[in-house]
Amino acid sequence: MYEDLKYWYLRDHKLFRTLSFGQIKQLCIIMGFKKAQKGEIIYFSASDVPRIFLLKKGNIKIVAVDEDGNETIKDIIQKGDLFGELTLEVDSQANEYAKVLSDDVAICSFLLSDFEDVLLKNPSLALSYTKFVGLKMKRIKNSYSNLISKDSKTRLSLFLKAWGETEGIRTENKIVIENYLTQNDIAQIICTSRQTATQLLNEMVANGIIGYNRKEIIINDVCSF
Amino acid sequence: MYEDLKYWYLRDHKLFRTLSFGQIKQLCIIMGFKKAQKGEIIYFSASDVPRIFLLKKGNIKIVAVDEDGNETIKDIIQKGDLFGELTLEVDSQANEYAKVLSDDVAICSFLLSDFEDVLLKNPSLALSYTKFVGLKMKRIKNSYSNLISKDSKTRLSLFLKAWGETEGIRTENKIVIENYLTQNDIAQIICTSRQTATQLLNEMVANGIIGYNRKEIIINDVCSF
DNA sequence: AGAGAAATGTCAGCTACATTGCAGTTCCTA
DNA sequence: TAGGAACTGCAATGTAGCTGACATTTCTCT
Repeated sequence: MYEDLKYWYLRDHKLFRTLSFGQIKQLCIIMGFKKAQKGEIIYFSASDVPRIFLLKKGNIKIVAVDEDGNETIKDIIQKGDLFGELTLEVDSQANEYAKVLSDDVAICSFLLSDFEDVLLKNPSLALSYTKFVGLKMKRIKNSYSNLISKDSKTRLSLFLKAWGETEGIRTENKIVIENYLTQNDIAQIICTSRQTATQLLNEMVANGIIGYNRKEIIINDVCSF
Repeated sequence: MYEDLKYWYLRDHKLFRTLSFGQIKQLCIIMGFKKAQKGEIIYFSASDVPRIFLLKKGNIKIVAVDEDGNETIKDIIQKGDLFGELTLEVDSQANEYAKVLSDDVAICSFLLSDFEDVLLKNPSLALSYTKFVGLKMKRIKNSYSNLISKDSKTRLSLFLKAWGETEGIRTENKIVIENYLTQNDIAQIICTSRQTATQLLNEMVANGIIGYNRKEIIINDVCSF
């Protein structure tokens, strides 16, 4: 792939916008590229060398497998998000992989060690990156406290609202979301059983709050949400 | 207070160990100092200028108040821990304060803006700091997944185990922990009601797994824990 | 087109835990 | 050293949401 294209892939990301042309060049040299199809599984933890990934196109979910073999969704990664060893520290215990949700995805990556070098040479990038990790932490803390204090119905509403804000397309008073998640996925994200999620979704449809099918979710009244 | 003493307060912390004498000097100049007694409340979010704090002595809990006035424990800070605007970003919504748990505490602090300057001049510190924030994030993620998958009994066990490991004094096959938390505090930390926590603790005492009173908690059999 | 695999819908029964309410203890402080 | 506040202990009752079992619909792949 052309250096120029790589350049723009990084340049797009707000994290790297502070960098000069030369600095981005440096990152580009160490950047890898990959495409994958729906359903494909990308192993990244403990697989080979630690990397940081940038999702250029599509959606993936990060799934963790515990000792009993149960799968839990850790994160949903959208276009433009970073994932992988974001903490700059490998943890050997974490048994995680990424599964492609959308039809096809494009992923860039660089080695953790290379990225560290760049950070050392660019203190302002290092600072932005720290804030970026901090932001991630705040998001996690937030969903954590939702989990404690809100019931499953509220959690579903909050999730749909957040999803609509990041990815939904707004028309008039409605938000249309491309639905690449199954009800089981949604259930795992809001930490409830599949059955409960199904029930709550149907309830919301019956109440006219949302429209739902396998392709898209429509939030009807944005204001009341 | 003497510059020398300040120097050692920072020098003790592993985060700052990579810094040269001169660099630590720089941080010392901007460092404030404070003492407080049991029960005292230290406001830090939204109070005045954003700061980062270092707890030198004692224990505090970070408490958040939501819109309904309910208090929830966000974190327990132990000697040597950092707290405050760790993400280097002020969030105005967060309504948090710190309450002193131990008899007395000593707290150092520096302004967020000053700390950013130091980070910009010391890329390797910036890198360590990012890893430090990342570690915090991992801990949060971990308790998050405990909350989902484990029942309250297991959560209590895990909490006591972790507490014993960080602060307990090991003698023979037992671990003695200085108990500065009420049952209500413990309940909030493991996200359950006070009654359930009481019940579980008494159950564990009855089974001989732990010894419990208001002053100390003793974990009897380290191995089986 | 048709079989098999996912995904979705529905229901009864159960369980862990919250809630409420009160009584007994320990601690603080005036 | 008494009296109130905070903490701890116990029991009865209520319920959100999980489990499991099954039917139905929709997708996917020869």
